[in-house]
Amino acid sequence: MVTIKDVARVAGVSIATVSRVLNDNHKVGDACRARVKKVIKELGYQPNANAQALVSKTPSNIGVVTPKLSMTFFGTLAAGVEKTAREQHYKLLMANSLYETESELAAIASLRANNCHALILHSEYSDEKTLQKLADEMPGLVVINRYVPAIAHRCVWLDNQRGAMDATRYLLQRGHQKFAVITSIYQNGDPQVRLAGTKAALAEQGLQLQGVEESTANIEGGIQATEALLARGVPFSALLAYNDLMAVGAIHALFAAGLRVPEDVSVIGFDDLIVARACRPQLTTMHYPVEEMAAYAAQLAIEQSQPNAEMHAHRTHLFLPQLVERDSVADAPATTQTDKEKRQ
Amino acid sequence: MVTIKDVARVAGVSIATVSRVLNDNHKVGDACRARVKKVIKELGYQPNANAQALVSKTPSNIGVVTPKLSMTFFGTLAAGVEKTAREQHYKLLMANSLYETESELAAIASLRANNCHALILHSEYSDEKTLQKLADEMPGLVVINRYVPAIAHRCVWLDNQRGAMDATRYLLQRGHQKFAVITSIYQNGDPQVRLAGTKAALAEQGLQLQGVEESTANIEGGIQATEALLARGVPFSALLAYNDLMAVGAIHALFAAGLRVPEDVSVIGFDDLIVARACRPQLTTMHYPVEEMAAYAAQLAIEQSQPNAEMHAHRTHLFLPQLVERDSVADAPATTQTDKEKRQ
DNA sequence: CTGAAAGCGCTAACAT
DNA sequence: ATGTTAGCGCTTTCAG
Repeated sequence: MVTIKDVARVAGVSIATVSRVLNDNHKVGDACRARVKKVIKELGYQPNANAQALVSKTPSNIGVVTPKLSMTFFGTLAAGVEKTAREQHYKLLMANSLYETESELAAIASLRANNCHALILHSEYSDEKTLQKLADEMPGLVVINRYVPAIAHRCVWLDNQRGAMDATRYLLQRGHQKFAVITSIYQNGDPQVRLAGTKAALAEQGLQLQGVEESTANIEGGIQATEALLARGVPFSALLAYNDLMAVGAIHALFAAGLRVPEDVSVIGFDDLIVARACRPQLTTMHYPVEEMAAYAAQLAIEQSQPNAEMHAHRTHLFLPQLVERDSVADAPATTQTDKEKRQ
Repeated sequence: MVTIKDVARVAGVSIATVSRVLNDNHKVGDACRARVKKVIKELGYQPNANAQALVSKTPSNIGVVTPKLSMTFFGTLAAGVEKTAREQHYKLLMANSLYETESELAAIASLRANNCHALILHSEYSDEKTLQKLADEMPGLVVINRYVPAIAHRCVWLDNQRGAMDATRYLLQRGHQKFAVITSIYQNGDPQVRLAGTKAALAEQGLQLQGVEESTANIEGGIQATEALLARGVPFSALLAYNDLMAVGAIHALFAAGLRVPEDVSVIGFDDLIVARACRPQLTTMHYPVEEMAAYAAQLAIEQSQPNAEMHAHRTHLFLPQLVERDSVADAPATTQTDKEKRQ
């Protein structure tokens, strides 16, 4: 390994000078600087980041802790953080938490030990108290995709309630009257909020949900939940899914049952992952700007991790989902009731 | 920040003793160890990884460089590396190369400076010479998803030729005679190899491809390429796509043109990403064991990065894709020709 | 403008 | 079994 000493020796200067051309960039003679730069290049010298971090106390590492990197949503989240990391010349460290509080904490500890003063955390299961404690210890911690009131100014999150309301209102506008929801079996956090949003939007029109089914938040879960809805004979022309994966499952189940999407039932998703464009019909869904949010969160984390960072305790960072119209929603079909009325 | 000195002071021992209980775990008295551990816990002491890495020269960092983390394939790749990183108590550093040779190199340099002696690289555009040079400098570098003969023992790759042949033979077995291919416009690396595999399998039966269209390797590209095939009037009952994304696009385009999948044309993909299960019909495809391969590559990189690592220059690391039968392939429909023959 | 020297937090001989 | 000490590679005063 070629060190600063080697460069200094070859260039015939002291290590301090080398260090100066590496950093300061002023207070070094031109001739000297040129020579040093040349040697650096010749030797292929790379400053040792550990040594730098050790002494200069201002390490430029940013960490991400997400449940599972192989899921598109989290990969995209990581990509967003990576974007600002690259722009700011930060190094990106990663760890999966595997959906467990314990490994989540372990991952955070590990990243902290590695000088990640800035850290983006996607936590689903740690309780608010733990999070708050963590945040107190670590000014550069920001929580993404979750709102924790006690540390509101360090939360970058999405207005799920609003998103669900928008989706529901859109369906309402298209003439739908009979709604069903398939949601995550894990009813805390956004599944709950989204469900509430749908109910609220329905209530505005004096309507109620015809049925709700819970299952795992993936394609299989979407299939199961939809089959359950059908088996129970719940009448619905509009189906709101907790996320795109479940929506895709719903479409599969619906077609399997001889129902057409969107002619017989309209389906709407949430997230706008690639699967939304893969299924047929392509899914109308609420776009979740994850990558953008993650990039923003990284920015915030970096700022907050600076020793002189300002505290804006009185504000939070809320993003809005947006409807993406594709092909899984149509106007409500004439309902059974309407048919009867017509016949009369 | 609480350092080893603080712990030593509070525990009333020397820093060496603290260091010992942290590492060795032998040659420390029980009472003493217990006390130190207690203090460590009380103070919430975390060893500074930079200082450790600086002195002990055996840093446990592993890096990943991929083009774009937000794509499922790369996210899954990263997840595989993360898995062995976690098992081996390595830290995972990441960088996107954004499909550019320059930023790819920059990313690698950055990770190296950060003590990543083990490094997994997914490189599509860097030439073999560059890669070889890099590999020479860095024993812990392993290339994934690409075969570079000069550094064969550091390549973890997939038998794309075989995969394409298997897919083609499967279609042949199902009675198909007229084949078309949609592939990536970027014809080097696996697209080329897969195309060659298909041609080879066809040649075994004295058959030839009816047509090939190139486009971008995503859903839109799949649509475009398929439309082009249709527009040119290429006759085919079996369509092989470079990857799942293109296959999904093909399915969309086919249905849009009034053709049914798999009744009128069978479609087969490659990769087995989540989109394969999202589309309707679900895609029959060649499973690419990325996560497994990435975990293996990480293992290999760690081994090779050890100073005393054995060199197995005479061997490489080849994985096999496997056919996953779902619903996008059916037996060949009676061909026009057969119809005529029947009529005669 | 440049060099000497003091650490950053930790590990690993070398002492005791 | 435990303490002392010399660095790891680098940045940063402090002198000159």
